[in-house]
Amino acid sequence: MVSSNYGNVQSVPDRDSARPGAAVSRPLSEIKADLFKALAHPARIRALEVLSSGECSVGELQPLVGIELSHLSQQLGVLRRAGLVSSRKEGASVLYSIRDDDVIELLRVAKGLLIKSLAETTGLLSDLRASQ
Amino acid sequence: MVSSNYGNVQSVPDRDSARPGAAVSRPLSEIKADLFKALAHPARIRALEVLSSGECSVGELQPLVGIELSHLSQQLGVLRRAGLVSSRKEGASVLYSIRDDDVIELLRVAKGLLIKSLAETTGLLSDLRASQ
DNA sequence: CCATCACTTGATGGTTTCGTCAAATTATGG
DNA sequence: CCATAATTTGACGAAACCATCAAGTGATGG
Repeated sequence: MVSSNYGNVQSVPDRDSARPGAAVSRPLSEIKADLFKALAHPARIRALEVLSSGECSVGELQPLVGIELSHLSQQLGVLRRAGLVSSRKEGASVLYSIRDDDVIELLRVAKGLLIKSLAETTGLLSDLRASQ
Repeated sequence: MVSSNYGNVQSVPDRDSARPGAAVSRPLSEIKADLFKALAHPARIRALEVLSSGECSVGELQPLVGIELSHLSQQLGVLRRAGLVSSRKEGASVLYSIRDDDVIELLRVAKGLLIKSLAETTGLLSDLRASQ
């Protein structure tokens, strides 16, 4: 890529420009895209869904999310850098939690959209109601 | 990767498994992730934002989204395959439109989350208060 | 027909993300 | 201290994604 300067504003050379709240002058569309990018992985979605019912350590998360531990840690890092979760230490373990309930709301809206969409294209409303 | 079978359900060998409504037995977390993946690009976000104020041809979209035409066409393809937009032909041109208003709602919630997040991390609550 | 406009598709390097493994870090218990 | 448990970090090949260019398709007008 030579120079795809997304948006109108010229950007200051700034590090850490993936965190929301980092760069001030970055096109909003790019910041939004980064948010969605952070959500664009099944394991991260599952982690958030587990966390949406409360704080949880990495070790507790692991069997529920179903990926290897170090991989999980990395994915949690992605979520943390994106500002979606925060972590605190308690003894030897690290507890993760959702940072803002709007994240849960976002997942809820997404699910609604998906369910509507699935219902339209295939005819399996019943399946959806049955599964969750 | 040898066999990361995301989720619990074993999947039937099915083509077209990226479209919502395509595969029946695919873990919901993966389907959600695909939705977010489709949103995870600034140009696609901008395209959706333009389209949220009404149907639009590729040619009209191009200057507003600000990427090369063939690239735009490809990105619109991504949105279409994800079920977020639909397209119809009118004469020589192709008109795209948002498929479901929930998509707009999703963007709205995302924006709210981001604004809150930006306000927290950088200290510009004052800015926000100042601007109205 | 043929040229042209409006897109789409295909091919192709460059970059980013994924998933695995090994090694490093930071408490806790004996 | 030393062992062990709980996470994180680093390195690396494989896969996916991005952005550009060239070529292809399909309707419209002359």
